[in-house]
Amino acid sequence: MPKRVDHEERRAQIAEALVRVAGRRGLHAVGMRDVAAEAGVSLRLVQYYFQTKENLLFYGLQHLTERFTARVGARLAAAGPDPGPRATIEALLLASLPTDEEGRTFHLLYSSYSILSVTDEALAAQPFIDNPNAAEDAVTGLIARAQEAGAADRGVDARTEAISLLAMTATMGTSILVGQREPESAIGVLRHHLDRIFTGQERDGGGGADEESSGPRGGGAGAR
Amino acid sequence: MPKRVDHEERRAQIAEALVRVAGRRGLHAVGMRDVAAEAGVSLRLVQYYFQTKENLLFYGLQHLTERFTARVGARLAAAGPDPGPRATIEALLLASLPTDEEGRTFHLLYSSYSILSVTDEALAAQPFIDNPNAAEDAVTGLIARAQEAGAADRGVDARTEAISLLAMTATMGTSILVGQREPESAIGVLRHHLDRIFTGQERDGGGGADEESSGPRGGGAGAR
DNA sequence: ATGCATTTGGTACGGCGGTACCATGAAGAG
DNA sequence: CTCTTCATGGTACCGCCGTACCAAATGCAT
Repeated sequence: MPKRVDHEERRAQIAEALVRVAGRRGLHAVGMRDVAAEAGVSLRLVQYYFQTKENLLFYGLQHLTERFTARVGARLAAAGPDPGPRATIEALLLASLPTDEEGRTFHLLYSSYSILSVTDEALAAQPFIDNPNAAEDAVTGLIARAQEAGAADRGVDARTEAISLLAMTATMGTSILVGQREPESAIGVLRHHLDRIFTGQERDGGGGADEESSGPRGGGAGAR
Repeated sequence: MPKRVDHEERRAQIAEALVRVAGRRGLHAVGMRDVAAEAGVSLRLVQYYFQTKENLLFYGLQHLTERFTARVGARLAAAGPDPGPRATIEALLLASLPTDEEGRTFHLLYSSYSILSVTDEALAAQPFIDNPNAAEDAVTGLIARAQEAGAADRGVDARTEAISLLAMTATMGTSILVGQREPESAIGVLRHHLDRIFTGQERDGGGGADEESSGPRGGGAGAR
């Protein structure tokens, strides 16, 4: 036989190509031939490893999730060892914003898959629907822990705030994507709410990050 | 000539069909033949009134906007004559949630168009991008007015809260669409934030708002 | 009535996209 | 060495979709 190949690795490579081309031209516009060309393989190969386009899309979503998880992990690691609840939440939220090319792709494709799943029950049945729930639970737990430690306002409802933070992040991400809002504006809004939820007492030593209290609408009245 | 027909009316009828079928099968899956069948006309007719599919989609978006505006207006009217800022905002937000079939269609299609506009510059150039900005300005103004009247906490930044409310509404709408969240949950979160922003009192609060109330903050004066 | 512009219908064409089929090269097993 | 099995390539088929073309019915002006 020819050089025995690791199928999983091959699939990942092709899925990567799918993510790239879909991030550029949009998920709706991507075809199997595009993916094959982007991956530098023949159309037949894509068929060989994923029998159908549906399978390819499923795998692409799963791959996307893994990559995003890694992205959040990297941001967390960059926030130092054992970051507090606030830093953890902030890392998660900021990693979800399309502030760089990778984030742009993530947000665009996640949103695309979400919208598709509304009218495509095969996609809706995919277990990626649990992901938002997991994030919500995680943030809720982090806020609750901070409350118990006295680092967060005990007067707020942890789950409500978790839902709110994640929801705001998602929509503002789309706003950034369509060019309606600047990333700094979105970050400002999120930090504002984090400041509201978390009382000042917490680590987050001299990172030297600039802080602005509330500066929505980054550029101001500009263009258009 | 054959019975002189009102082109605008015809276009609206066909656009209505587009909205219906797209609301069912998804915007990505709709074809000109589907629209024609749904409208009960021939494919040629759709071509006649909209030369290209692109035109049809543009018109469909515009039509959608008009219908949504009417929906909000109806909700406002149902809220009684001269509703206060909070009732106005609440009507706008709740009208945006997919709590009924009409709302479901609105939210699904708006989201679809938004995502499409990220990778389709022809759509992005369409003036529907101004709509979110208009809503943001409107809500900001309403909050600021309430603040001046003493009906809203002067300690919050009007624009930041407006952005937050609208952003939360949009994402939670999608969550409802995919079956992840119940409408009551979304409404509860929104009401929670409205309660936070709007004090129970109206103008000339005797006891005044408790907690920090920094200096007077003019209407929507953004820092920065 | 004649004619002409408007409205509508049916259908064909070109292209593209997903899937299926056939073929071939490359190793490991015997 | 041969045979089998995996991996890969090329290509053809079928269907759908947007668009274009041909043609007919219709009603107002002359």
